[in-house]
Amino acid sequence: MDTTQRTDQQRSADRRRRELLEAADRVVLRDGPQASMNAIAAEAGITKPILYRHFGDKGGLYAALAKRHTDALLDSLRAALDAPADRRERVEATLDTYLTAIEARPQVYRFLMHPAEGGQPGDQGFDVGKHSAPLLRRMGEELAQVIEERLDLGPGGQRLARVWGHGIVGMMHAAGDWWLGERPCSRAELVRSLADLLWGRLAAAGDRVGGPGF
Amino acid sequence: MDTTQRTDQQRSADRRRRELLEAADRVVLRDGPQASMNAIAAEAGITKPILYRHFGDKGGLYAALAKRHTDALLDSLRAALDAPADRRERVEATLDTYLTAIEARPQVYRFLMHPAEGGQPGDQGFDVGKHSAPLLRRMGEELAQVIEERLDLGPGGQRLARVWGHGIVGMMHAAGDWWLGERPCSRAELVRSLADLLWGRLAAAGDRVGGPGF
DNA sequence: AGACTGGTGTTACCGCAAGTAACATGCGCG
DNA sequence: CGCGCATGTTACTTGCGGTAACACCAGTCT
Repeated sequence: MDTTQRTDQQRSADRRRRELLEAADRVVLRDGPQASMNAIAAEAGITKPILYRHFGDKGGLYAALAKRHTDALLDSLRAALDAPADRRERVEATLDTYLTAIEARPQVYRFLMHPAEGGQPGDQGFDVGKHSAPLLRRMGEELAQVIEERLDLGPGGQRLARVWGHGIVGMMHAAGDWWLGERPCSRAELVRSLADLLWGRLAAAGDRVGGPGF
Repeated sequence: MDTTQRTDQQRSADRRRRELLEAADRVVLRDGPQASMNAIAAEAGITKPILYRHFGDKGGLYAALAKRHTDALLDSLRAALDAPADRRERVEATLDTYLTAIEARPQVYRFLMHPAEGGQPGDQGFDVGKHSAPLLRRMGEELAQVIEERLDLGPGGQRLARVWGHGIVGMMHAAGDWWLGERPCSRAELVRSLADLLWGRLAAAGDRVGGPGF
């Protein structure tokens, strides 16, 4: 009966939601992760309660916002990971894609990685550990799946793939974070160094003169 | 002249400071990173302004608190890294030390890794990127130094060592964070899997049947 | 002794941000 | 027309970081 009506309303609601998210995006891009709800509402040309009606609370808005960027980044990474090239080249392309992304929009990156969620609603502490860095977790799981699908790791390969997925993502993240702050070398060199690490150069390196090696 | 006096005062101030830090420690251990200054002051049996006199602001308190734990953890890691054993054993021991530490006190770990600092003093945004996760940075630099000291990496070895230091620390961190949340395997297995990754098993693994490998 | 200094402690307040009523308004529909 | 119903508002509460302003209690200097 009211199917069309409901659809219309829902459509308009979705449109509003998207507009609000874009406004929030602009504010986050400008102010970083500590953007206030008031600022976002003002940027959207409305007032706070509307935001709360759409997203529940600040965490909801942040989650919706993060999902957009996370999905976009994951798409890029998937593309690099699936390109027709040999393993090493694909690993390097994926690393480069990630680093290029965080380099292009550090504010967004900061928002995704360090949401700085306080959580002072009365007595309820935040769900520690679950909500911390969803992007890292998703990337880790995704990479784990690719590894497990494509590589023959023998018995226990599934668990191994998950460990590696999260480990590699963490390596990429930490190195990228540090690199973004200090810029100690070019992006290409960073990519090559990390790939070398993954390719076992740590184990292959010789000891230095004068003592047992690391 | 007033050397002894100043010393006395300083000593008592230091004692107070330590007491306050211990109280803060207890609160953080109980409430996680979002512990409030009021709660910490109450736990210490005093009121807020004293905390501010001692530590300046919340960031100061957090920094002092983080330094304690960071130093302690780094000492453990250094010990594991310097043990008399071959390279692989030492890497595994270091990984295991880290994982044991975060397993023993996850609240402290959360506090160190995700301080959740907002920074709303007026117009000034937070120093993004510099203050984010000092522990990770310090661990990365430290490991880089060890690598550079002990391994012969040829030309450009210093930059390579720094990249690897931060990358390995990030790998350890992300894998540990994920493992702490999901407990997908034993600690020993995680350690072995990560060491395998560093030892180049990713590059050495064979492709799976039916397509080009990862 | 009495004024001075300096650290310890307090209460009471400001500013700000999250989140929430409670009230207003425009629109389709019987 | 009145009835829902979503959209929007103002005005408020709560809680936190941070800061005066004032009170107390030691030693010190003259």
